[in-house]
Amino acid sequence: MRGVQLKTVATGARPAFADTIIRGDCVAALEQLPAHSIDVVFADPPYNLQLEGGLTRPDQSVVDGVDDAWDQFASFEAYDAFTRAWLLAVRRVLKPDGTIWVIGSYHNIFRVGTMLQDLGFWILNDVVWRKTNPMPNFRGKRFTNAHETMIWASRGPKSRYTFNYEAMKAFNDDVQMRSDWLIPICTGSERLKDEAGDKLHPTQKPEALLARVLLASTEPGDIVLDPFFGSGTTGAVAKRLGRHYVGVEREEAYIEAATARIAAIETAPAAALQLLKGKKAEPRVPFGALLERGLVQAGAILSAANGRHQARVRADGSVESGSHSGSIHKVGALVQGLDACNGWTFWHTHVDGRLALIDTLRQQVRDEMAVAGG
Amino acid sequence: MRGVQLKTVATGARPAFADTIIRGDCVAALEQLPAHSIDVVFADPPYNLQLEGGLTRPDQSVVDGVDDAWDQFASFEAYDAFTRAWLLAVRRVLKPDGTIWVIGSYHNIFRVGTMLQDLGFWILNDVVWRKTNPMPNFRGKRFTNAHETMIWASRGPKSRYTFNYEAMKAFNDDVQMRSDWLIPICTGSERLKDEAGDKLHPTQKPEALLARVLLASTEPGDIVLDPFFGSGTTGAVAKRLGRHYVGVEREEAYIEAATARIAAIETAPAAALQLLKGKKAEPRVPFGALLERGLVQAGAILSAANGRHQARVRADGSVESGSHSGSIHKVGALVQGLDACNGWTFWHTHVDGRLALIDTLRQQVRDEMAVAGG
DNA sequence: AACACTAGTGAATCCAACA
DNA sequence: TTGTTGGATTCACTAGTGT
Repeated sequence: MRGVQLKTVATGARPAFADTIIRGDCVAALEQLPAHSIDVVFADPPYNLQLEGGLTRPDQSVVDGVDDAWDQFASFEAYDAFTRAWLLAVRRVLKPDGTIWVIGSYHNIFRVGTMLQDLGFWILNDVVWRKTNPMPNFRGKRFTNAHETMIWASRGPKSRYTFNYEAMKAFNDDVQMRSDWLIPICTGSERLKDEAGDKLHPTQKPEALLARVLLASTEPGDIVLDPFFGSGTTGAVAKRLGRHYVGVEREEAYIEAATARIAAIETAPAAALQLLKGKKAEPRVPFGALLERGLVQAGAILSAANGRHQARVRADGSVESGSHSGSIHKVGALVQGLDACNGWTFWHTHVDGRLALIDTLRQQVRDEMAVAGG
Repeated sequence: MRGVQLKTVATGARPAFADTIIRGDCVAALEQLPAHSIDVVFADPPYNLQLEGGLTRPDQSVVDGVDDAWDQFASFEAYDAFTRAWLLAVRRVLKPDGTIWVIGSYHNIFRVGTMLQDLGFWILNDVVWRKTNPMPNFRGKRFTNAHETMIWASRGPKSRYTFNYEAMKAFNDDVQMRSDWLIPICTGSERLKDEAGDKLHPTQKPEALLARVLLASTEPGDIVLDPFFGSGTTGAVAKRLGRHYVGVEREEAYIEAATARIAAIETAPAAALQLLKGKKAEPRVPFGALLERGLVQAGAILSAANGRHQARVRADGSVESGSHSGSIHKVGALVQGLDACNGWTFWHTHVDGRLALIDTLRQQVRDEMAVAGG
């Protein structure tokens, strides 16, 4: 099901709203999109910072806090109502197997997380963005606020969501990617500036953060929605990685800047966008195929690595061991007294007097199939 | 079995309930305490894990999940009611300038944080406990759940709470203590065992975690309340650091074990507290971090020193060379026909027309990361 | 004594394709 | 929709045993 949609998108038949920025209020704008049309949502909503009075550094210079009108809410109730409204709007356009990311700080993320759960989303992970270079706590009254939190959730408990496990593992030097990511904040040339040379947007996110998000949870050709598009980091990274984006943004100045920013981005070559896939993505080879190709003979004896278990291959591709019979997996489980067993990585054949794992024979078949397939 | 007797700490009069464990339900037990009598609360409430079915490791061994009755709630509403009740009970006994710590995971921490805000608490920080040795994700479906979250809050926005800024800074090699703490889980001899040699309590917290909490937010002689006392880590660390504790616990077995545990603790001389400093290991830098920082581009060609092998970098941090693909290490091994290869000291990039070992790029990143503590 | 090897385990919301 | 089955999937650390 998913693969069909993916191919459609990849061949150019993508919806008209792909790679556009919709100007307007988040909820109203999302009503223009068809239901179940979005693969992944990345949302960076207002944090509802409650700053009272100005903050100064030890040298009395003024800290440029986030005090924009869009970040002001009268109460927690007002913020909850706002959160509920945009999450419901997003939920409508999200595909059943889609996922959503929301980033926030302790000011708002707990309310967002609660609302996500209340609306039926199923939290998959909370991911901590650890900043290499956070703003210090100038007054020495708290711990340096050195991280932000992202919640990653599927639309519901049974969703079959996309997670590029092998790619993340390779990215992380062959150990599983953890839920804490160390990434610098957005500074220097990456940070968009206005005419006066000041930062254009108060909370521009680093492209590295979005890149990891999209590499983990999308495939090339997927459509990513950002309902608080701002300076367009989501769109820029989506384009660079060969994904499509849809942005919603209220302020014209941000839309203009984001449009110019994204126009300057080049999509990486297709070869570089190939995602590392695990064994699950490889074609299934039944054990019987090994018999058909003569790699295993009917009547041959399979052995466990420790020599404790043996089984005889039957002509139909099943095996038997004592009173047990069935697939290589079933018999492997039975002789060990386990609930399950991967027969491919349990049984060995005798080749030239030595034991060889039958999984290596399967790989031979797969290699032959790859050649035949082109 | 109402409590334990401890030596009087030389800070003057202390209430009768100091250094005792109250048996019973959290809310009912707290009614026995006078209002505004507690300096700091540390709470490790049930996480409301919603586990369905069993989970096995790749070797088919069974994962011992938390399925205790105290962690079962009928719904989010039931969990919220529970949370509200114990937070209100705790709020009554907390001093006006006191603070509260609550630890949790993504299953419950968002609901706890929302309730804290709704009841008038003022969040000071959310602190991430990064585990050095978390349980892996056995099925490869999510990111390794490698952290838990603590919320630190004062009783209200105007509280004049205790934060030992200088002590934390000294603890952290003279840079401000950040909101992400790297601490191992509780294992080995620190982990309490039952008669059968199995873990006594399913969720015993490490003493190092509590030590940092108490050193940051209490003064010697303060009274620390733990409404879910369990195996008594809070009491043990409080005693060792010269603080007083009050515990509430329902299960007699835990009370007995905690009592014995605390009795064996000796309060440390102040000078010894410096020993809590931990050494920082050299941070591990995955290959993907070089892409994130733009030191290597997707599509770039890596070469072996002898020029015999080349590989193309993909956006997800994997590389491909002919029919081989995977991490820099795996592909390095495959192209050489070896079992293993250190990709860092094998592959080179082209920088200004010359070959540069990618290991030197790693060192650049490491230098940037040093401040963030790995 | 030092090292090698095996076995065990930790707050976990952990499968997918097919009949 | 439900049940069956093929077969994919782990990191850091401790403790114990054997050489």
